[in-house]
Amino acid sequence: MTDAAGKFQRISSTPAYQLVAEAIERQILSGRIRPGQPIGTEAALVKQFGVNRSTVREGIRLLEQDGLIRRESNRRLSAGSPHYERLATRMSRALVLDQVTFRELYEAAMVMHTATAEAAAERASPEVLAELEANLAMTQRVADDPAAVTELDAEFHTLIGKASQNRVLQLAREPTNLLIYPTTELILRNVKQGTPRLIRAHRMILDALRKHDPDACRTWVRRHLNDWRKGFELAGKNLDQPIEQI
Amino acid sequence: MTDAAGKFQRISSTPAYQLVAEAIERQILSGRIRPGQPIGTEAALVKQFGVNRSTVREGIRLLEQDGLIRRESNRRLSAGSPHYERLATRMSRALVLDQVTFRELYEAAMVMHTATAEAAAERASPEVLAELEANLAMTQRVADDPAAVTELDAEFHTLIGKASQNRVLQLAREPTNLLIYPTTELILRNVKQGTPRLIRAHRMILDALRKHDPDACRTWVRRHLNDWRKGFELAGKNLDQPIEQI
DNA sequence: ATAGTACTCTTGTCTGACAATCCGACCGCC
DNA sequence: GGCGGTCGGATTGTCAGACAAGAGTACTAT
Repeated sequence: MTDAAGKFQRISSTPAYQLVAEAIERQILSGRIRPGQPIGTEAALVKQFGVNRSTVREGIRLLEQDGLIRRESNRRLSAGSPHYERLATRMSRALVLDQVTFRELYEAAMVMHTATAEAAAERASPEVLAELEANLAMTQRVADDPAAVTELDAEFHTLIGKASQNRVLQLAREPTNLLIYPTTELILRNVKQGTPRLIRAHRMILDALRKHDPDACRTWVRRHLNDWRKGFELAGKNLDQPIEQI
Repeated sequence: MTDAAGKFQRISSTPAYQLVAEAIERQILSGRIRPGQPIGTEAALVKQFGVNRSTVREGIRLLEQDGLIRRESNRRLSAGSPHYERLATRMSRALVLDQVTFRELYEAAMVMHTATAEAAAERASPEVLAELEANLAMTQRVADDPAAVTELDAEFHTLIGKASQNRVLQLAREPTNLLIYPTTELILRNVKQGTPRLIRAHRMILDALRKHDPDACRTWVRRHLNDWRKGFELAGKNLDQPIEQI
């Protein structure tokens, strides 16, 4: 690096298909094209950009994967706002590939879930509370089916995220939700007390939300997650091993 | 929906380029192709999948955007594990499109940054501490250049994430980092005390990390973020307005 | 008014081609 | 032997053009 000639910028010519993608992306992000609004047909884009259709198509594929562009039922292209679920699956995929351990997941979940629950205690709307109540009732009804309980558990926590009315927290939390999900079923199958304790925790959390009591909410979410961790250990797993493929 | 015949699954033939992408994706996610390992040439993929090169290329574009496939300098394709930065930009983009407010961002940042800092206080390695020290020294040196200070501020917080040794928290936090970034410069330009207060906060946080004192760490991160919010209001902005395009 | 039909538009896929560039091999020179 | 220069093959980026399947649309016959 002492070389006086070592100060050139890395040379890189961007391929045309990327330029096409970036151009469309700018239009959408800047709001000139609103979500749901149709993008022109491929032929139209060919004319506008002055490149071949193959090139346009490759550019479109890039955006399609981001969810910035959607195909309507008619297969016509339209702008679409990328929503959390899509991103969450990719985030959790990245975490799995990175061989994140359960301990990291547990620590992060503890932080974000308690914070979300506290926020929810302050702001939960009657509608969300009703949804949570329905979820809990359903959970009690299918208590002897671990798979069903697991799914409802995940929904319960997503509903708390909704109740918090903080979308940043929701998005940050969603991948942990997805990663916790598969282990919950394992635990419920192997740990006898699992389901009743889960239902009791949900009950207490919901009560605390109703009373707008952040402290109680926090306490029970902590217990709920501690149960999850203990159940995980009881099932014979090691906290420091990487989480597996979902 | 009372129609007895309404129980069929939605028919949907997946385009070939998606099938190609999924096939390659499975290979990578299952670990049969390790990150860094080269994918075959386009011609080879054409032979393997029995489709046209255009189709293969469209499939490749899908994965390229995910970071599952990278182009080496030679332009040859190789598997690559998607890393956080790429995801973080997309997450923050989604939040912007969703017109998330500053209040949501602030609340979420407060939760995640304090938690990360606490974890970092417990686990910060000498190497990261040295990096933080270097960052701080550089910040003092360029104190009269808001743009440079802003960039170093973002790096400082990313380094704390690294020090926490919790990759789940890191990923969850990164988008808020990206969104805070552009407003920081605005604040530093408009609020005279901004830079000295920022440097002082970084100094105190770093000291607390060195002493492995989570409480002090938490306190100073809180103050730092409070400064950010106040500066934001002093700059004449409203906390309940949606964050803007980055 | 409704069912059926023909026409057009659009996408998904294919064929074939060419320029630019990168890589490796080869060659001549010191 | 080491070095720089040249050549050919391999690979990607881009293009032109084509066709089938499917969706939408307008028109017609009943």
